[in-house]
Amino acid sequence: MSNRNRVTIREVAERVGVHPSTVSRVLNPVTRGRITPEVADKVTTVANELGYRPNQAARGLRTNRSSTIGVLIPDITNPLFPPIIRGIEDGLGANGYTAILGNTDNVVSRETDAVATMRARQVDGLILATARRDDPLIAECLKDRLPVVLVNRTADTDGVSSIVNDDVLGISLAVRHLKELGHRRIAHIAGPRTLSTGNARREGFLSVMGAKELLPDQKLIAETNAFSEDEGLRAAAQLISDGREFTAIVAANDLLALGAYEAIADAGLSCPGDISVTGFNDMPFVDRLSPPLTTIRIPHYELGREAARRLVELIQTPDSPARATTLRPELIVRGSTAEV
Amino acid sequence: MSNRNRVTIREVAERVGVHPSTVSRVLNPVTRGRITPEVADKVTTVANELGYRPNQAARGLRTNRSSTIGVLIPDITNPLFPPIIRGIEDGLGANGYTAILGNTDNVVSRETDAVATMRARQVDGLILATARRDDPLIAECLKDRLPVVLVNRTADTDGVSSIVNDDVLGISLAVRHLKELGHRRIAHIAGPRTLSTGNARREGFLSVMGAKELLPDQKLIAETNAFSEDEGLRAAAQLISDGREFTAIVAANDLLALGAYEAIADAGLSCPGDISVTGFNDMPFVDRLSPPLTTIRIPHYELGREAARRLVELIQTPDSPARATTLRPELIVRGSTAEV
DNA sequence: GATATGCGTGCAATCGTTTGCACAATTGTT
DNA sequence: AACAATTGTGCAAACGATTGCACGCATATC
Repeated sequence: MSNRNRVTIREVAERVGVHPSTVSRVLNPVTRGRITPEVADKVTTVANELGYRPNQAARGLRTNRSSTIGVLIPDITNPLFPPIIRGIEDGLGANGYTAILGNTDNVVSRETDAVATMRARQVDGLILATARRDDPLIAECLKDRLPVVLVNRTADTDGVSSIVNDDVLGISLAVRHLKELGHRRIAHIAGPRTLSTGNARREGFLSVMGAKELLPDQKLIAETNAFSEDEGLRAAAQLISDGREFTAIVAANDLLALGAYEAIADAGLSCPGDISVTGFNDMPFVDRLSPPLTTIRIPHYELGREAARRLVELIQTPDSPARATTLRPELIVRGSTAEV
Repeated sequence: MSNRNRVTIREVAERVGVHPSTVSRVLNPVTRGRITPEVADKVTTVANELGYRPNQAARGLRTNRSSTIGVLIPDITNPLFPPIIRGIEDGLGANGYTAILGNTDNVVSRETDAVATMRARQVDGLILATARRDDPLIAECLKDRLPVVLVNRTADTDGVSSIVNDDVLGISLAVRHLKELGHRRIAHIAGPRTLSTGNARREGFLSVMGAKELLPDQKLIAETNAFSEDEGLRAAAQLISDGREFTAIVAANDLLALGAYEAIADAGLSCPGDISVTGFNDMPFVDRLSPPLTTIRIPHYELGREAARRLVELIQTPDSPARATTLRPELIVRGSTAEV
C-alpha cells in the first residue's frame, strides 16, 4: 500500500511530546491561536520535517466534509468546457478544494447517476454546467441543502446561484454590428428551447430586432434541437430554400454557424459576399476558418472561476442568498460579416 | 450538512434485523457468497429502499483505498487532452473509480504540488500525461509502490507502464506519403528533446529518412523548445531563410505546422504549392484550415481508455510487470500536401 | 451417539482526525 | 490571601465502514 510510510498526526505528536489533539489544533488555522506559540512552532517544524499530510479520508469521516466538489459537464471534448473547467480549478485551488468531473453527454440518467456517485463521495458542493431549464436535480440538491452553482447554463428554478454569460447583450452586439454594416433582414438560427442559452439568445434576438427597428420576422427564425453542426446545416438550408429574403444569419452558437457555412456553400452562395454569418462562443480555431468567423466571445475561464468562488462562498456561508450573475461577452469581428 | 438524512450501514442492519457486518458482507461482492441468499436478498432490498450509499470516507479510512485516481495533465485547454481525459473517465467508470484532475502547465513545482495533494487524498494510482523523459516524480512513485501509468508521453525510467502513440510509425506514414508525392528533400520541425514525443518523432524522422533512401540532412531539422505555434513559426522561418532547398516540412505537431503555415505565407510562398506541410495529432478543426492540414491522427481517446484500464489492473495486481504499449496512428491526407 | 467439520453470523477493534469536555496552571480581582 | 476567570493542553468519544476472530448451530463422519 502507498501508506507504508505515511506519517500520522500521532507520530508527529509523539515526536514533539504532546497530545495528538494539540497537533491537530496547531494545524488547523482556526484553533492555532489557542496554542502556545513555542509549542505550535515545534509542531509545525516536526510536521514539515516528517512530511506530514493529513489523511483526508479520516478528516472527511469526522467532519463530514470532503473538500471535494463535483463538476458536471455534458462532454469535456466540447471545446466550450475546458476553459470553464480550468477556471473552476483555478478558482477552487487556493481554497484547498479539488474537483471531480463527470461527463453526462446530456443524458438525464447519466446526470442522475453522476450526482449520486458524487454525493456518495461526500462532495461539499456541485457545479452544474448541464442544467436544463427545468431540471429536477437542482430542486433535489436545494432540498438537501447541498450547495449548487450553475455555470454557463441557468435554470428556471429560483433559489439557485448561477454564473452565465449575458446572452442578450451578446446577441445585441452581433445585431448592432450587422446593422452598422447595413443589414436589415437578419435571420436567426436558434438553439434548443430547453436550454437556457438557446432560449435567452432567441429572446434576445427578438427583442433586439424589435428595439433596433429592424424587421423581426418569426419566419426568419430557424429552430434546432441541438447545438451541432448538422443542425446548423439543416436549419440554414431550410432558411435558404424557404426563399425568404435575408442578408445575414445570427447563429446561436459557433457550431451552428459552421453548419450555416456549409449550407451557404451548398447553395452556391458565398459568405460573406451573399450572406454574412455571426457565431457565438469564439471556439478555438474559428479565427482560422475561411472566412474567419465573426463571433461573440464568452469569458469561459472567468465563468468557471466565478462559479468556483461562488460555490466556496456558499459552502462556507450556507445561507447566503442565491444570486444570478452575468458576465459580459465581447464582439470579435472577423471575416464572415461584410457590408451588404 | 448534506448528510442529515444519509443512510448508514447500521440503519440498514437495524431495519433488517442483522448485524452491520452482515450488511457489509452482503454489499461486498467478494464476501456476498458467505451469506444466506435469503438474508442477502432482504439486505439488498432494504438497502435499495433506503437508498443506501456507502460512505467513501469511512471506507477509505478503513481500507486505505479511495477508489480515486489522480490525473496530471499540462493544460486541459490544450485540445489534445480532453479526449484523453474522456477516455480515462470511460475506462475507469465501470470499475467504480473516479478521477481527480490536476493542471500543471508543464511547471515542475506545480507537478510536485499536485502529486502531493493527490497523495494526501489517498489516490489509489496516478496517470501522468506530464512526464518528461527524465522525471524524478516517477521514480518516487515507483519507490512508494504507488501505481502509475504514463499516457501520451513516456519516460526513460524503466519499470513503469506507458500507453503512447507509435510516433515512429506516425512519422513514417507522413514521410512515405510525401515520398509518394515525389518529395525528396524533406525538412523536420522537431519538438523539444526533453519530451518523449519530441524525441521519438525526431528519431523516427531520421531513421525513416535513412531507410527510405531519401536525403536525411541534419541541417534540415529545426529545433524548438515547445510545441507551440510561435516556435513553429520561428523554426520554419529559420529553415526558409537558411536557404537550403526543401519541398516539404514534417512538423512534429499540429501547432508547429500552423506556425509553418504562417512562415510560408510570410515568405510569400504557398502551401502546398511551394512547400507541403504535415502535422501530427489531428487536432479539432485542422480540417477547416486553408489548406486543410494533412496530419497524423493519434487515437487519443483510446490512449486514455487503455491507460485507465492498465492502471486499474495495476492497482488490483500490484506486482504485474510494467508494459510499454504503443497504439497505431493513422495518416489523414488533406490539402496541405501536394505533388512536387 | 459422540466428535469433527463447516458454514453463517455476531462481536469488537480498527483506520486517523476532530472536538466537547475536563482539568491543571496561571493570571486577575477584591 | 482567597477565590474567580482565563488559558493551554490532555482525554476520550465519536465519524461509518471493514474484517479477523470466535461462537453456535447444522450436517457429516465414524
